[in-house]
Amino acid sequence: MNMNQDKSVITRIPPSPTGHLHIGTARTALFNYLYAKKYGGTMIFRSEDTDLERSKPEFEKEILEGLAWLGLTWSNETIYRQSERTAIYQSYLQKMIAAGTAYLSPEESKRNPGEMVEVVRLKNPNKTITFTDEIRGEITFDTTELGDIVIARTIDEPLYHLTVVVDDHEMGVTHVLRGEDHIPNTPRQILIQEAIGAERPVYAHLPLILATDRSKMSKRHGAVSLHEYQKAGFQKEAIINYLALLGWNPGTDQELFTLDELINAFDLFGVQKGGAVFDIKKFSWFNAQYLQKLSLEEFSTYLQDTIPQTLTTLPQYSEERFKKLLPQIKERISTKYDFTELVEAGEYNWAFATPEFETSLLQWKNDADVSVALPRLQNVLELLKTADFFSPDTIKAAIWSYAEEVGKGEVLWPLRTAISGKKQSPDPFTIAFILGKEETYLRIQTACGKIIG
RNA sequence: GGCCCUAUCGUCUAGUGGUUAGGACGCAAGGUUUUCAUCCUUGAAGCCGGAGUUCGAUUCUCCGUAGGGUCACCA
Repeated sequence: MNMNQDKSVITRIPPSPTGHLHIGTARTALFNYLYAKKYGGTMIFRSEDTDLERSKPEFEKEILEGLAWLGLTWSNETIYRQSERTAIYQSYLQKMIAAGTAYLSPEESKRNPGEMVEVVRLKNPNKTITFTDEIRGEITFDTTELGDIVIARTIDEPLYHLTVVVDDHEMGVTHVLRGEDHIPNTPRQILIQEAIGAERPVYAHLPLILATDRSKMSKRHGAVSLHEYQKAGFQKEAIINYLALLGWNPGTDQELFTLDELINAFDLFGVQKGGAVFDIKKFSWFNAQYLQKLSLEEFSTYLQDTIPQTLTTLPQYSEERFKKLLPQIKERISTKYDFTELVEAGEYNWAFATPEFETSLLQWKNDADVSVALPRLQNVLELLKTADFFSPDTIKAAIWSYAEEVGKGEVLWPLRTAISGKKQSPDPFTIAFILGKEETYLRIQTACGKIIG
């Protein structure tokens, strides 16, 4: 007989392939993964597809791919499918019936009204069940009110509670970490465990991920599937980091974690009891942090499939200019969605089209009249003649001392507005660099012409 | 409604029988080479309520209250 302490940790992630990979399922998988990894164990992936009508192979594939994308799978793991294990459940059912812990009950089918079927019911011993939840402590239920629960629709159509208990037992699952919505299921499953003589695993019920109205996060609250966040441009590192901190804390002030750091820091006693509201703003902040770590090349790849037509169809659009613009975009966005929004708002039009603006925009706030901007712009033009447009800094070097002499706002404001046509934009050196010498020249000259009228 | 779970800033959270109740996101103000962004600094913002235990409760106990979960031949 194996004693408890000799067994290595086995956790499991048992999604039902009846929909997309829910963000909550992803977090449950993460916690199971972290716990198993931390204690040198394994996590089992088990597709709970006993409901043949609702289960779809596409969903199973999507869920598996999603978890793999996050890096939460073992490359050589076995994938269990409950639909392929009916013989096992059937033998347990038969043993239970023989032992009298379950019985066949002829009833009218609830699923197909009018049809008579023999459902299998658990013989409820009507007792009090107390189990220890690693996060919440002892929880007690009186199972009397449960009645003789149906554990199989027919002898070869097992139901959830039975399959879970049989599989956890057969697969040697030692730790069940799942959402707290499963707390009421636990006494039923313990009853079945006792009926088949299975050992009780360690239970830990995780706090739920809540929507802003504090109810369980679901489709009606908007995006709930991992795929949607992936599409919006959330990095897997950010997703893992944010999800880990939703309902768990390391006991330190550290907020940024890699997967390996999480494995190291994670433990059940840091897990929260109460549900945690999913805050897209903080999630976005995490994503921005990871976006900053990207190299320009990586960031370029990140944006590749997101560049809208509104940008590429602009008259001066070129990949070269877009590349130069990349650092500006990188420091401003936290998701791909932000980028699209910025572009749609015309935020970067100046880079790819001749700006249109009122002449008065060129007037610095301390100046009485726009006309004083003219000599300054002309001087800048002169200084730029010999300037090197190699980088924003080389452009800055050509103008800086003049700007300091005359007044920074007095020179830089008209320059910046002349070449951007915007009240707000990156600094003029960066803009000039992006536009290139020729275009910068053209725009300043155009601005001078505007002032002259 | 029955059963079960939970309760610190708006949100995620740290924390203790005696603390200026700490951090992060967000928000506000100021600063950082003109505006925007970034960055930095500062600020506003919290112990659900009532009893009890105690010299002293945010912390321990009980009772409320509030919120949530769950009550299938779904998982």
